[in-house]
Amino acid sequence: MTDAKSIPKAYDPVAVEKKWYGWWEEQGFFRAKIDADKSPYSIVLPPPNVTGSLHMGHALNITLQDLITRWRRMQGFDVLWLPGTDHAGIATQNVVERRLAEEGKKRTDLGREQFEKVVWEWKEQAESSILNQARRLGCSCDWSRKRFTLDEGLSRAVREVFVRLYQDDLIYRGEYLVNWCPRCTTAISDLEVEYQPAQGKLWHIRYPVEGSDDWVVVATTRPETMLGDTAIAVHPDDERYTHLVGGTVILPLMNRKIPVIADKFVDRDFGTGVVKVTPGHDPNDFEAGRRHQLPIVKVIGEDGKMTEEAGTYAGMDRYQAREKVVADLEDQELIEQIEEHLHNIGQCQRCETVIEPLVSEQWFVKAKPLAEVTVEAVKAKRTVFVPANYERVYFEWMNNIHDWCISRQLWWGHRIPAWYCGDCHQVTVARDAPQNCEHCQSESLEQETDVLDTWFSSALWPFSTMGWPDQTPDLERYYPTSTLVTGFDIIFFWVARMMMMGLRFMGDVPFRAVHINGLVRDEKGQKMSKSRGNVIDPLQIMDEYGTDAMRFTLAIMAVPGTDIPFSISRMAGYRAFCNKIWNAGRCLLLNLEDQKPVSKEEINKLQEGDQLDLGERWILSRLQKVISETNDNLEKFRFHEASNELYHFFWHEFCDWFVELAKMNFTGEDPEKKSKTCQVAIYILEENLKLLHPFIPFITEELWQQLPHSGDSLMVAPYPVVHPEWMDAEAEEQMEGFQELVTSIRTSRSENNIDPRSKISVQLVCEQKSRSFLESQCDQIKSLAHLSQVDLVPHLEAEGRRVQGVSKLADFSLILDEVVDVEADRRRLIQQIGRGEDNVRYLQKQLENSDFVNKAPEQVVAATRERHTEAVQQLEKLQEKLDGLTQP
RNA sequence: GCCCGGUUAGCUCAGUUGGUUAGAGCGUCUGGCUUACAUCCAGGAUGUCGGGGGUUCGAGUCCCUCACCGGGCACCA
Repeated sequence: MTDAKSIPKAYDPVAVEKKWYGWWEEQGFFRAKIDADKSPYSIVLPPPNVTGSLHMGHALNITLQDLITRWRRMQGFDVLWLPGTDHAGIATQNVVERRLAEEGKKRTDLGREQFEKVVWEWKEQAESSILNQARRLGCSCDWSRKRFTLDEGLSRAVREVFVRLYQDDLIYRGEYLVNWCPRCTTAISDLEVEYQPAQGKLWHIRYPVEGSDDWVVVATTRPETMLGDTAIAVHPDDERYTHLVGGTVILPLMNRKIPVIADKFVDRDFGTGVVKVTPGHDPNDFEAGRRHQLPIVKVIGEDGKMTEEAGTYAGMDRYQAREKVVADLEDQELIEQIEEHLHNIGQCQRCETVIEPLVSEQWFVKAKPLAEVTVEAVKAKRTVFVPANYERVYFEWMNNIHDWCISRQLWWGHRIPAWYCGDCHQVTVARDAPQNCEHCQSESLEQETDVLDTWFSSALWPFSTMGWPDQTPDLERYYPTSTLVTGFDIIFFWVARMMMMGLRFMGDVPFRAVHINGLVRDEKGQKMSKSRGNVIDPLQIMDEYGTDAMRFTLAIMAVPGTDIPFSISRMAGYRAFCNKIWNAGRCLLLNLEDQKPVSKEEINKLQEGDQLDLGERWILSRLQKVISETNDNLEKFRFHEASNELYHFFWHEFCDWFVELAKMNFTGEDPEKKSKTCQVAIYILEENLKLLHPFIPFITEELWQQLPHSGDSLMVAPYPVVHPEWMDAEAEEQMEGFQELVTSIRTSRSENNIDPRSKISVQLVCEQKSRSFLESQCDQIKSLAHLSQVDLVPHLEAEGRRVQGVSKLADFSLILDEVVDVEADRRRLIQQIGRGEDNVRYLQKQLENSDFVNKAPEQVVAATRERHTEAVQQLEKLQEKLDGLTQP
């Protein structure tokens, strides 16, 4: 036990936070232990990439998961929070390549094997760095189960899934038009292409019609691709061009004869209504080409340069070729017009290079059959989205899903388990390296050099991490997971694919709930970015303000479905909250004498023995409401409401009223009262610490350890539950009256500029029915309103040196030594009367409305009546007071 | 073009099934170092809840419509 007197006045988060994490971990509190007596609760951490360090997005995501897991653990669930990292294919390869470039090296200089070794080295250090940063957040995940998407077990799962999907005809290989990044030199999926608006040009080019002097004008934004045109197309119903359909035009520059086809994909209103068809470099044209059996001419290569097929342009960069093509066309007077044209350009998500659609041999997952079942599952509420509106987004995407290009021409990732036969050239797909070709038994096999899209392995995360394809106890126990907490930006990349794979291979959804957290923005709501210079580093602010303050800020701002405008000044406010908690603890510890743990039974005894003061009954009652709402809000992922309520309860109810009242007994003469109040105070404090622990684990544990607990951790204390027998409507109502009276007296003092230091006396008058209650509270009023004396009188004396006021419970009169300016009083009374009149008028109008009286629910009408009566009484009292003032 | 958010106090935002005359934090103003806390205490001020229409006894909350600001998807020859 710490000596209370030695507790510092200001809370020092850095000193405190260092202490607990290691201890919790050593004690094994983070570790999931399968316990049949408990219900399982599981979460898998969205594995951070091994590319960089912790950012605010991680901080939010991890904080929310930690909050949930700590809460569930305290509630008595058998909790598994499984951590790990993602190899992040392209992203990591790019990072390492950039580092090599700094040394003037390329990956090809090293060779595949050596390069992979270098990436593994990088991975080891990047992983430990980011996971240590996660630890600083207080992240209570089970490190003994940490996984990596490229580790042995997960790689086995990947191969298993690949083979099974291949056998089930859900994976195929073929030549298709894919998005190609010429810088990363790999194919990427549709999702990895990001579109940026760009100002371009629309060139109108004349294509001579064969066998006539006429020409037809084609509009294009990419003239260089014309070299690969294998047709031009018009809309079948477009009468302007009907005569051309079936005919031939001459492709300028190449002097190739190409047909004119009719196809509904042509938009008659765009450009000239005639479109050049380049099946090799445009997705629409590729489809049209298939429909019309057009040949494919590939004029741009995988390095972004023109191919041999481009004739004299071969070897030029694609943009250089564009200029040359335009210049050549102009020379031949084949450019009819050049328009400015705003359009969207697809860029590589990872390197922002403009992607090039080109035809290439790749591996694909047939997505539709996999997607359909997941839509059913979400419709059946086997998985719910929070907030629910993301379900629509999910359906929309799933219902329009395209096949997923899963092969990447990279070195970092899971190498595709397919082998090509050198003899029969067929493919053998297998879990482990085969000895012979399954088609011709040849031994001349070579493995596919492509790796899988990084999302292929993360799609398996919820079950591959638990040991699948083996039937492990973890899998049995913790799958499906309870909740997934993740960002909206990876709903398609990750959530959707986990749903597909989970249902396919586990026969059940991977998670029961998906909680979508928002984006952490800067204070003004702008996206954080290096170029804006508004990036907040969580590590730095944790140093400065404390992890708890940062966590609390994130939690209280985490409104489901909205982004978080993270505010440093707000966080400073929550640091102050932590300090407040600290000092409340300090206050109680300084007053404790005989420290013993306080049980519920002891409080019960006091309660039953009628030994509790009003404030004590009240705080116990309020606590029940707070417990119930906190649990309820957490259940619904309403972190902001839960934290807001705890903040208010702790500061503005527990500290401002209960502790202030408790001080009277602490400093009073009665040792029994003191010890009783201590017990209640400690009990309430501890309940608060428990309630707050999932949000702010460090400071709560620190205070808990200073209280008598024989070394038990708060982390494993049971989360508070409601004791309905302590709900006390009478105490709450009485307390409300008490608070209003105290506040009114304080307001009067303040408005009359009465020095807060001077102790004055006050007279009170109230109705007979409240008299005994008020009598019992005189000392408390005296203390909280800073008075020297409180007298209950039959009538207030009307003399000059008075400041008068009213509250529901009692009217009061401050007795002053000097004559005060009654104008302040008058002003306030007039203001109050004004409000009172509005109030009465409003209520009266409602009650006079027969529709309201007849149609509104009875209790609403009754409540309105009651309020009306009260309002009228209050108004009369105020009026009386004002009259009293005018006639001295 | 389709879809989803948002528009509430000077700022940033809460406000679950419609029911007291709308709340918080920060900021601001007044006054206080009252021995837990100046990272504090007490008190004050501030809103036509984006515009318009509708449903209802009753709308910040439901419906329609318009405007503006975000975001997503599709198209973009």
